[in-house]
Amino acid sequence: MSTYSLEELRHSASHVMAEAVQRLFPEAKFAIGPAIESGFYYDFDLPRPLTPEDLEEISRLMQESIKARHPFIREEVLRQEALQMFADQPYKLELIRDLPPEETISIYRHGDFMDLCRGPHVSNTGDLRWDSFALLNTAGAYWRGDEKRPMLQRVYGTIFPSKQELKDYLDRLEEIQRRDHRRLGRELDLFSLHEEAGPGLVYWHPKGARVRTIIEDFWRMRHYEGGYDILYTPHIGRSWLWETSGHLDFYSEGMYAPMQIDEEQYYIKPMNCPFHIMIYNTDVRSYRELPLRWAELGTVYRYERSGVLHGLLRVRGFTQDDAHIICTPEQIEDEILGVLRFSLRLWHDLGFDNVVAYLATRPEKAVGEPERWEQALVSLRKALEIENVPYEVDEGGGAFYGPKIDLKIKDALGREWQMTTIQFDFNEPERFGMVYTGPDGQEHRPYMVHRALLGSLERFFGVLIEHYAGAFPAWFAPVQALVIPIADRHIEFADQVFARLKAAGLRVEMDSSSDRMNAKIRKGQLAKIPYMLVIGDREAESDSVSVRLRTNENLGAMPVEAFIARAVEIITARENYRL
RNA sequence: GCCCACGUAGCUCAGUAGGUAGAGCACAUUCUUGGUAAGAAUGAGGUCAUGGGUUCGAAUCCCAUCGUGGGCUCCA
Repeated sequence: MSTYSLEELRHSASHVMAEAVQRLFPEAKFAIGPAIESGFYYDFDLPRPLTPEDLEEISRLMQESIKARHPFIREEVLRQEALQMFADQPYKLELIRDLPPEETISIYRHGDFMDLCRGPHVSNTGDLRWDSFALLNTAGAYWRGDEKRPMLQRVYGTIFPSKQELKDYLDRLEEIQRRDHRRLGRELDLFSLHEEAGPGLVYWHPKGARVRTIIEDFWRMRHYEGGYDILYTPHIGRSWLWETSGHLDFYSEGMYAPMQIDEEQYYIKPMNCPFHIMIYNTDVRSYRELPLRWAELGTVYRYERSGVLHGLLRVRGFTQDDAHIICTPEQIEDEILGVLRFSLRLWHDLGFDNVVAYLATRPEKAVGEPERWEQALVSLRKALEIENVPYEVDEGGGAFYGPKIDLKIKDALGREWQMTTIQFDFNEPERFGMVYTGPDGQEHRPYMVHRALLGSLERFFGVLIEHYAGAFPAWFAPVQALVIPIADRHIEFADQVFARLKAAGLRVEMDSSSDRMNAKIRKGQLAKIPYMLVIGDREAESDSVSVRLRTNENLGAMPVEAFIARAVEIITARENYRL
């Protein structure tokens, strides 16, 4: 079999799918049908919504087309001809009209189907394998992604060179479902959301909250070590604050309606920065006290459109691990490098070592002097290069108020999640009149950098759950050890063991129910508790526990003290993979 | 917000000619005291998302609302 790129395979499959749809709905209007990272799709304008049965029928027709081995035939046509050929296809006409005048217009035919297409394609439909594609789902999609334009029906599918590769892909989709944080959040009793109490608002259950407090404590410790101070600020602020910051002008659609207190309008905060600036401005500042690094686990509320809410990953109330670094121009390179290192180390400790960066530069419309932008950009770029972080440049992708680096981390399944952002702000220091006195005795405008490393604790927790599939490293597992007495007569010794583990600082639970040992182990396994400690006659006699790991590994009996020593060592080292 | 689908016990789900709801798991009680992933019996538990409508009668049909899920410029 000849070798085609996935792109060719997928794009060809999308044509074959369109052909099938045309046979099913002769009146269908066709929009676009590109190959994408995970497969392909095609957008159609159809007389009625597609059903799952339609997908089956489309699949069947596609198989027919593949078996018929229709050759793909390329033709180049003049613009006028193209306009005539697609006279009854309004979307195609729009595409043709938007093509630059010098562009060669090509069409591809196979069987009875013809499509405007740049190509390339496989040589005939038989180059696709009938058993290696799958239509996955349908969805609504706006023509050209514009919500003011018609909603089309999109069919997603995928195809691979071989059946096995398709199977691997579908297995991976299943694995993603198994790891879904919403599912694990329920199964492991970590968190919940309540429609009746407000969508997009997270309730942390005892076990989820336990993980959170451990990570927060760790975060605070690291921040103090890293030269940060930690702040607490209010949740609401008078409209003056948001007018001054500019949020009411630029961000009001993300903010909740004001509440009136006395005669004044107050807004719940969508960001922490104005509050930190208020603290900065409580005093005259000298260059001698800079840099200031002020961090806060600040809970903010932002309006997100109902259609985009998704478990912990997209919510309306969340806690940012926010910080603002206020420094002099001379300090920014060191500070940026420091933040980047700090962030990479934090990610490493949490078990994420795969990081890529996106550097966003000055957009057309921007505030702040160009020299400042330049200096900021240089510091960002330099830091990435010193730390050897692979990065892509998003030219003009910065916010109007400053350039930034976003870090995306890859999880255990290789998915990228945008978490960290390190962002200059040339807007708010200006608006709030932030100044410091330099060595020259003059007032200067400091640089201010916003940064959130984990991003939001809610979203981070969602990613964390999926990354570890709920099997958290022992150092932040909500329950580290489960004591399992075999029979009631072992409970007394088990109680002792429980108390000793607890005294050693371990988070331990005991299952003294009347379940059989096997059932207790099963429960421990399902709860993904790192250590299960079985206690029967032999252990009670020898002051030992029989250690079973959640990896199904059975370490056998060891003295209680030996287990404690082992566990404490692994936990205090914050090892992410060894149990 | 928009399109489509969905919303039945804590969870996963069954319940199509519309005739006053069912399973498994979980939970409770009792029996069982068992060596590395489910011992057994009994029991409790639902105004079938909410509000309207059609009907003698609605979980089942229609409408609205709320919520959930898959998506919504990887450009011929």
